Amino acid sequence: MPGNAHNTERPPAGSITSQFGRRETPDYLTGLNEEQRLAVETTDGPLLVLAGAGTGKTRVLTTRIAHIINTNRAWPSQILSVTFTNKAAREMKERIEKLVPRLEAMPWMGTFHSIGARILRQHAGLVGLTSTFTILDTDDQIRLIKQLLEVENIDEKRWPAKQFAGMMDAWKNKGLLPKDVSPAESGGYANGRGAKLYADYQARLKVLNAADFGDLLLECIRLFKEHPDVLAEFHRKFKYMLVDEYQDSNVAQYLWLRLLAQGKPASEANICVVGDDDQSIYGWRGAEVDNILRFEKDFPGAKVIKLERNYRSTSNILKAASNLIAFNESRLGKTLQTDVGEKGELVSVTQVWDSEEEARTVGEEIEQYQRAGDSLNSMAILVRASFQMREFEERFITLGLNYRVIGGPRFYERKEIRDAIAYLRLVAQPADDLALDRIINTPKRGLGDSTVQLLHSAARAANVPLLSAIRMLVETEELKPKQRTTLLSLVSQFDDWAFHAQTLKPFELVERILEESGYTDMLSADKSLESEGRRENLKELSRSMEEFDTLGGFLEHIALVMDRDSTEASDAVTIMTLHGAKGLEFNTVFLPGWEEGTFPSQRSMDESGRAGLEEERRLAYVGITRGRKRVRISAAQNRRIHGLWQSAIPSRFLDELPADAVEVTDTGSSYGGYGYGGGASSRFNKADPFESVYETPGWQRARAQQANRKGSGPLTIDGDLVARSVDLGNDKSAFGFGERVFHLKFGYGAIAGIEGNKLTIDFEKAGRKKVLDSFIKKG
DNA sequence: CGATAGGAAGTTTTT
DNA sequence: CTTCCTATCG
Repeated sequence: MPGNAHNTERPPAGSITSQFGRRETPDYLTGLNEEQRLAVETTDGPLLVLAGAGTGKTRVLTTRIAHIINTNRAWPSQILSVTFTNKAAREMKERIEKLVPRLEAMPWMGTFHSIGARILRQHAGLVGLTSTFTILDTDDQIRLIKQLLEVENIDEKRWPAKQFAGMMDAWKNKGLLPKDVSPAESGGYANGRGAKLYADYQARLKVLNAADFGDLLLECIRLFKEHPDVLAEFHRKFKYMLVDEYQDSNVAQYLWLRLLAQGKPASEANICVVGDDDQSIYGWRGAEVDNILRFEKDFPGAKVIKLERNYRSTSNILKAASNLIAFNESRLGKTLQTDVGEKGELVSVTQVWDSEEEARTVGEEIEQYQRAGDSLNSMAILVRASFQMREFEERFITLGLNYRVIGGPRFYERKEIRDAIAYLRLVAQPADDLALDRIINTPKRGLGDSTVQLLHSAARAANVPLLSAIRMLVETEELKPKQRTTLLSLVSQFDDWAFHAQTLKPFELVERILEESGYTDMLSADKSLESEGRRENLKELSRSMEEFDTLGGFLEHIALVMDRDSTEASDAVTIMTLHGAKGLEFNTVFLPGWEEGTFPSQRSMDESGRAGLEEERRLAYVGITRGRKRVRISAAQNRRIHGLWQSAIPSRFLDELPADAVEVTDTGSSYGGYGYGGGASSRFNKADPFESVYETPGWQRARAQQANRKGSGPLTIDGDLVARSVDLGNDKSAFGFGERVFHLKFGYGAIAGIEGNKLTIDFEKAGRKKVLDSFIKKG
């Protein structure tokens, strides 16, 4: 857990936590403001809490649970509390332990998926699984789909498995079983065979005794619908239900919740949902903000409480965030008010030349703040997409600056870890063909494609799992002697491990397996640089397994709790995505990469248009509101995408920040029509001869110019502003439009645009680039 | 059957 | 610029 999770909500100024206060008011209630307290004490009946960023949402939820327990309204085990991330669930548990003096048991707390898995394992038999079913990750899913495509003779090139996985995911998020998928929806894939493939896939999962992520909810819904007695059991069990981050729930989750809440008339259901429509950032994953809007309809008489008092950020930060989010049309409308007395620093916006300079600047500022006494833990860099992280990492390594990456390449997704886990999965659940596929020839055992094909067809013919098929085949003469011997010993190894799994602790088992399977030897024999790290990772795996007593428990953990709780106590800057940052806060927040295409992300806008853009804007809002004292935004003028240099247009979100809460700086290495005023100037450039022109912030002018340049070859001039700055540049340049030139790195090209000493050139090989004229020779 | 080289393709966010 | 996959050779 990041070290900054302190003091998320502070009591409102002026509140008294006095021991002389009214006796009957428990301590845990006195620190709350009026609305928070109302939200805690309105325990019965449906309740919708609209909580803005930093308004004490988590605090309300945890206090509410504590209140329900402390006032004996329900036993802990009769409370169901659903969160969106494992991190949030963990944090809640910790807080509740503090709030409830003698806690007999924990409420049911976890993500939709982990609770779904828990319910499914209890009643696995009713949905065609056994209680030890495997939870498949995306990687397994893709493998499985590829196998199905092969059987169906569908060209994977033409119809990528990944694409189908995405479609199925969307169906499952909508709560659709194969029979519910309309031809219109499935027709787009493999000439209308989508729905059939989906059905095949589901059938195959049952054979493998496996469920994918979507199934954890979907199969749960099916269970509830087909077995009312089971559902009734849960109705009796759960007296109170709470849902965090409700704006991120999708249709399947909504259906799941509604089924569980149906134990009582809707107007009496003790269900409390907390959410913020402005922080809905998972639309791409099927989240429906409408769920929030629909709540009052579904639960008539629901009370609605708005939390609008922000205890986190200074008023300048809040003003910037509010101004930005106001550009969104579809929102419920809340106004955050600061409870932090001071205006604080202005939100800074900096233009830099490229992402390298961006990383350098951020690095310098971090060191500067650190010298001034700030801890690294109090600072974070929040990026739109993970590819942006690398530049910062590299820079921080050279600086020797401590950093931690959250949500980067996941530990459990590393090859060697997945291999080890595949062995464990197979021991726990012998029908797990995907796991066997993975490790049957890892380490190399001389079992190649042809052998594996043979095994597969035998398994399919007999409709049994691979491992069973192998057991059958080794009794016959169908295999070559060598393979037969190998398989025979492999099977007996697995029998042996399965036997020992009953007595050994999971971490002892994995060490034994790695040793006996030859995996360790394989890594030792590998002299490459990575093998050392791989061995380290495997050691860490076994270390992390020490706390688990059962193999099943461990496998459940890695399938559902993908985040590794890095208990690094050290002081380090956090680098993470904006999505990962939701729910967190930092004194200082850096928001790099505010360029069109990067943020807002081009893909988002292409795929979802307006709605996509609004979601991006909410993401920006989430980013800004993470900052308590200081928010520093930057935009690079050039960015390398797929290895190609592209000039970037500053993000439209910059235009949406209020001028009086923002300070614009320039690192001095930006060139072009507006940069000659020099150095770190503030928003408006005094030395400028065209004062009126420069009443506009730099990025707006840059945007105008670049939008212009996009058109046809040389600059087309259609505005005063652009014309002037172009002319200025043109006068000075030693080059002319269309002139053939040579660049050391990019080769030959023709001049397509000139601004001062910065040239836009269409290179024959490298495409359009912006370069400095000092690097250019006349061709 | 396995290793290696070369080419192609794809890079948002995550339970 | 990466990673993944395929095709080819030993």
